[in-house]
Amino acid sequence: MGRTPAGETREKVFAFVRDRLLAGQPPTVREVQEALGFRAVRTAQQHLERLVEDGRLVAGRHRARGYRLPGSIPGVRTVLAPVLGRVPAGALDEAIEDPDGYLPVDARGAAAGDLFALRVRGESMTGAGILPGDLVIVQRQPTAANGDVVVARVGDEATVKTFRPRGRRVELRPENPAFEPIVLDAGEVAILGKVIEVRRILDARGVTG
Amino acid sequence: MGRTPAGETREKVFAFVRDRLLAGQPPTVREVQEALGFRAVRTAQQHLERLVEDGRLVAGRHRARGYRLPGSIPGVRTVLAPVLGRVPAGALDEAIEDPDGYLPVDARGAAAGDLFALRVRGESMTGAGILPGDLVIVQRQPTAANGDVVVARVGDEATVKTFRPRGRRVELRPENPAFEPIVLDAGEVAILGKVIEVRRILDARGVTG
DNA sequence: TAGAATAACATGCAAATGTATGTTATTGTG
DNA sequence: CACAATAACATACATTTGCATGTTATTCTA
Repeated sequence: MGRTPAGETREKVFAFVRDRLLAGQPPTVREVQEALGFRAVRTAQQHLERLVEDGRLVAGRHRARGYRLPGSIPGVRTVLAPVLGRVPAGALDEAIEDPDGYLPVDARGAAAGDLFALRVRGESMTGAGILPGDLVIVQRQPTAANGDVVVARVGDEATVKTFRPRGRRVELRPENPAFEPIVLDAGEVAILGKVIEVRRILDARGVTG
Repeated sequence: MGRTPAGETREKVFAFVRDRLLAGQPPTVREVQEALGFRAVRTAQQHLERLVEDGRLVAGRHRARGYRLPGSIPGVRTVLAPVLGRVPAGALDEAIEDPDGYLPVDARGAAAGDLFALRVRGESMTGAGILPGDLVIVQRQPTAANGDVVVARVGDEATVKTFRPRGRRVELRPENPAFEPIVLDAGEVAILGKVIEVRRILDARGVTG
């Protein structure tokens, strides 16, 4: 029975499990066994037990594919936010079902279904460092606070602007002097959500999907 | 046996499964049953079968927690990139051991250890939409191509600039007319990596307004 | 170097979980 | 209205999968 140096194999086990968990595909003990080339289930099992002891994994007892990353360690709870190609007139949920891809996002308390992403078109927000082609990650909510960058639907189109309430009316303000603010009755504007993050992918890696 | 209007329940089933999948926690058939309040496993099972028929879900046969969203998800390979508070004179690896936090990144072929993140200081890259406080995600590599945005170490300090080779010398060009390009001998500059993504976190999450 | 800890092996059992069989009531449609 | 489709129920069965028992060899350490 071969034996590798102390701790070396366990790192590989952890890396494998972590990658699978981050990809949303929790592995079984036997999948760990196979991936690492163990001939006994027990070996994989023991490594997993140790990782739990060390606090690097959390086990759900008797639960199929029950290993999790402990929320406390990196403080990161990753969810996949769907990238919407367009925002249709109807309900958002329809667009979410047929996304262009997904982005890993640190949810930080937001429910998985509450997040989506959009690709920015136009230069109306360049003053806020939001360029054409950038991806905005949006938390769905029907209202917003003064100064929030929001995604709003005006008529048939979704637009990214700064939200400024003006009494009974609403100002959607571009952050670019070349563009004019949009002022509408509150009833004419539907707030789809608040932009919580902006991303720009420089490399030719694009959006997974 | 109550019966709900056609298709109504199935939407709820789908929403539940989708949210669980996006959160990285695939549900079992019985978890779907319980969540929707069905008294029979078969009911949840049938809804899932229909969703697969409709192409809205993909099933892994006889696989525990085997339902997936079609297509895109398996392609996403998320890794956690450490956020480095500072870039020390020595090896990067030491700083990576003690990060300020982690960011979920779609690796897209990059090995997990090849990625790290840095918080941008200064306004030298605002012309490229990289603002102070932004996070840059960096792929470690010792060289770069003309025009790449790189993280380079000059003396004791790490800096984000556009990379311009100038024969035997190297120009590190800020994207802001208020700053002067840095031109150095190639030996005086160490390329730490290439910026593949820029992120800006706008808001404390989970709280409306 | 002896003893403890570690890594790995082989195998079996029980709980979790996907899947199938059969039935009843409601809804929608020609 | 008759009939097909749909939604839901009850239950049984087979596979997957977590977990346990017992053993051997290698590495680490006092």
